[in-house]
Amino acid sequence: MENYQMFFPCSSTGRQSSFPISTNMGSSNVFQKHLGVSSNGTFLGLGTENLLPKRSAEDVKQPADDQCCPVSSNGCSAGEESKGKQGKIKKIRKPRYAFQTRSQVDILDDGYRWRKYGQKAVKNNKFPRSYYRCTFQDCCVKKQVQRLTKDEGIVVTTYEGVHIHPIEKPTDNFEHILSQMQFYTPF
DNA sequence: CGGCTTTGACCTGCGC
DNA sequence: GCGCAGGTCAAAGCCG
Repeated sequence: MENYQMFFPCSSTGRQSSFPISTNMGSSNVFQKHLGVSSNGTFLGLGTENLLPKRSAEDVKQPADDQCCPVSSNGCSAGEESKGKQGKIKKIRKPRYAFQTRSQVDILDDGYRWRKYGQKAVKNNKFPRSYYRCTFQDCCVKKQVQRLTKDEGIVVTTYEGVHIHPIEKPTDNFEHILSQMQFYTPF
């Protein structure tokens, strides 16, 4: 896996970050909804991951407009419904957005409430990957948290889906970090 | 007691 | 077809 593209190559010294938000994120709104920056972490990077390419185009035909997030009325994509057990509904995965943050803690406080539902050991990584789901009713946004083997100080947070509700506990630090970030579109 | 974490089992997709 | 790895489920246990 790990086929998402990290637009921010990890740079612990980097003051400036590239940020292709205007095109690849679908909209800046998505960014605002998904940015996972902790109150005690340093934002290092962002990437997007479309898990679709590995499947045939016929399998998961999606209009370009839909690439942002095939969200149904309750915020969940159709693909989530099958749970992979019935096998009738083809799974359409939402695009993922990966963030790198330099942080001592794995759990990044991004203002939303998350419930851990799994943890897996990852190949070639001595740190396990943790799986979280948003606990808000009908909001099925997921995120994965993984620490890099190469640089133990870096935590990669991968978001999947769009929150259908406001942040539950906005943090001043979050706003502060946002205000200090610099963006530009490299394309 | 309710919500959360832990953890082993299970399912699915993919590469060989 | 088989094995591996990723992703999810769900029971059990923990904690406030």
